[in-house]
Amino acid sequence: MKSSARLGRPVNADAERTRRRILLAAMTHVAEVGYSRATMKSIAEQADLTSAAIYRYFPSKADLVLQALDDVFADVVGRLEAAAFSVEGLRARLVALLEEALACMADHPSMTRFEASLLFESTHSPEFAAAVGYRRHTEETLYRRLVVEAVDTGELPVGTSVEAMVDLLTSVSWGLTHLSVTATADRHRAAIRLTESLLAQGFPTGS
Amino acid sequence: MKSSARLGRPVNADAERTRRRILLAAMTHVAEVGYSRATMKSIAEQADLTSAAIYRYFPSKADLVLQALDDVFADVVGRLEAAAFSVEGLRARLVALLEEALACMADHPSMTRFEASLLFESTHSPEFAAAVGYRRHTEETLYRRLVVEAVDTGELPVGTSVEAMVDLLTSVSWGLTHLSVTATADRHRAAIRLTESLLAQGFPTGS
Amino acid sequence: MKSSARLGRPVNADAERTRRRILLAAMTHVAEVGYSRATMKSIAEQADLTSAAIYRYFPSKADLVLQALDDVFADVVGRLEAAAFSVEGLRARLVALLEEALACMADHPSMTRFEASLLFESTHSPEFAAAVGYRRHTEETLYRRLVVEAVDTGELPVGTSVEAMVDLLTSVSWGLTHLSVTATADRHRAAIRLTESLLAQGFPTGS
Amino acid sequence: MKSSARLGRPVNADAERTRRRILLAAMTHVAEVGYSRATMKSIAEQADLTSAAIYRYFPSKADLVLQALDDVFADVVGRLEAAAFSVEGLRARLVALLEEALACMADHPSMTRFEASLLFESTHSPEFAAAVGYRRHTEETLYRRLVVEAVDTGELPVGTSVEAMVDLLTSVSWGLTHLSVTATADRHRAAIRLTESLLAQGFPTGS
DNA sequence: TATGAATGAGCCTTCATTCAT
DNA sequence: GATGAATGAAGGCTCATTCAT
Repeated sequence: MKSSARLGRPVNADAERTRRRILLAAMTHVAEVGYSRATMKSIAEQADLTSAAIYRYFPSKADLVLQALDDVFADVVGRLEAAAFSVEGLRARLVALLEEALACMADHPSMTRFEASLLFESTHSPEFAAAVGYRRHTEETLYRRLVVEAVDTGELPVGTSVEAMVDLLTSVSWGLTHLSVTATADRHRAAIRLTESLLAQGFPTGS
Repeated sequence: MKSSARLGRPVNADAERTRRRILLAAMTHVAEVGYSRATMKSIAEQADLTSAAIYRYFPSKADLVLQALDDVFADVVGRLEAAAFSVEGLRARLVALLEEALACMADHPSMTRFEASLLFESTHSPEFAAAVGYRRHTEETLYRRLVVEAVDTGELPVGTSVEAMVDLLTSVSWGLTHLSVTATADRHRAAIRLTESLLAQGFPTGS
Repeated sequence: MKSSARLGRPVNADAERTRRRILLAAMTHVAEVGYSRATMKSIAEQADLTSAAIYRYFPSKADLVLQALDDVFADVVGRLEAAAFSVEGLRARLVALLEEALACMADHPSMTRFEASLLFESTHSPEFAAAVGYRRHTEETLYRRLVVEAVDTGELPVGTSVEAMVDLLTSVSWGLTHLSVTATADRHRAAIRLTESLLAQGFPTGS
Repeated sequence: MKSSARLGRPVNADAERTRRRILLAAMTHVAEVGYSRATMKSIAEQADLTSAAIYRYFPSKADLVLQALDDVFADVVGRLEAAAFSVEGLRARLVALLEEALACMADHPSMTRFEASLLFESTHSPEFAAAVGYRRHTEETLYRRLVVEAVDTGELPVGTSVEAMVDLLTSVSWGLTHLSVTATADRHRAAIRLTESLLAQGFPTGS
């Protein structure tokens, strides 16, 4: 009854497109107002849909948002990793990583806020703990690789506490993320550059 | 028969005690579940009261939480400032400041999470913007004083961007705060120590 | 232990004074915002008391307000009756009655609104039915006496439906009462005068 | 297969039916217990719904009730106007108007009580002032037209105070309305008839 | 596939009322 | 006689979620 043609899977490319529209809307809206204040209705409106329709694609609000996080995360972590390992030397790698983070933010403006929202929320509600735990784990893994390799190559002194170093990097990453939420893009960039130079040369001295 | 005394102790110490119990409950509960998920009912229960009773002390949820923030903040900022200026030299001051922050957290375990909750929330809802803006401003002012004095004493090179430096410190502070929320106290402490040495001596090198 | 003197009943004339203050406050406040919107707290404040104190004098909000109504009513109905019977002839009596009503309003500005509030409320809630029923009954009795006497003296045709005539007078009274609530005092006065002339001479004609 | 039709009937007659059911329930319930005592829950139950469902149709309790008033009012004022101008002569018109009012009440039994509730409430709460003000204005406009025309045709003496006359009619209308709320339908009818004759021939005399 | 209608749970807030002091 | 503290019962409103169409 349908016109012939359409070889392969004519599967609803439409459906997939809608799915992504919802995902994007969720990300944007949560980034704007935070998870708790975000409503399915608003997300749906931003995706040109009814809230009921969303349930065709995602079983619940939490799930929708979690999948959005996964999507974003998969994209970002890949880029960060690639950037970090495109150069040699711990400091250079950290700088590259930070620069790439900056680039990511430019590409998806609401991404950082969105991530921050969810990670923050995860502290409070168990439903997010798992997914966010994984995300954190992945990020830490990346840092760990950097640190371990640096110890191996002698760039960091033997006996360095990998654990603590990873936490430091995580902390720095978080601090900058938060800054991106509260400060202008310019100030954020400036702070990143300063962090880079701090990592590269230590705290500046006047003498 | 009444001599002139009467100064000092407020008439009704009970009311004040209840007020503080509510404030504490609010802080604890918001720290646990975040502002949006926190309910007056839970706060009241944690303070051994009915939710209606809270309204004898605070006109609204937002107000209650804001006053809790003010209380905590007044306490903390004073301690941080005192600690920072109890020693000389930018690096030493930063170290002292971080150590005192650690001590504060030990004193009020849920404080950090609570503050983080509100500061985060303030990004999304205007009701908190003012109060949190003031808080941020005060923190930045403290950092600015440290930086400016360091430039004056020649500890930091002339031409240092005060703005960027303040942002860096804010960012570091935030990163560590967040870490305290997600990591164990021990790891948090270790990361702080590492940050201190990073500030003091720059990134470690193996050579 | 108390200073001697105070012969007779030193009984709390104070108490009675407080009671009346509360009654007055209730009347005023209910007149302003209506029964449902009136709160014990506001009434108490207007009487320079705590809401809890009111319960020493009145067992409940409904009771308080009802007693206030009784007070007002006893005063007013006496005056109206006296005024009506101070002259002869139905029309003259009605005129006198309306004029006295006008005088009452001048004396207790919020009285009319208060009465209207309660009478209105009585339509909706059974707790007031009894008291208001009594009030209506008394008013109707007054009208009935006027009408019956007028029939007796031949001023009204034999066969006049007393019932209907009483209802008419009640209706006129109500209409004017309501007008006093919605219009200015001047317009109210003008409408009363017109009603008086309508009763006295019938509807005006141009020919 | 679809011909050009499609004009007329709205797409979803169900929704409109529900809307009207809610409106009717609101009118009935408010008429019964007054605006303040009326609850969304009771209205919903009377309309076979959950209270939450009402909010799909009306944004708030005040709005719901106001729309109900508008509906009723639009219907009634049209009928009264048509009735009044279907005959000639002021007295005849007033009689026709009152008769039509009687008919309206028969059609919508709770209408009068409902209107009275709201008009009364409007005295105390500003939210209704606008809508009720408009209603009052419309009613007065109708009366004014009657009076002015009567002056023009010489039916009322030149120099008649239109303002006062309008107030008188408003007052009469209100008195009768209130009577309809407190008395039986029969007594109400009788009082109306008496009012009509009062207007037509002046107060009865025995001589 | 998407919608409109409806629900139920829950939240913040208000208020008459009680009671120990 | 009066207060301050506390309560319990509601009430208006929101929102994630379901379901028939």
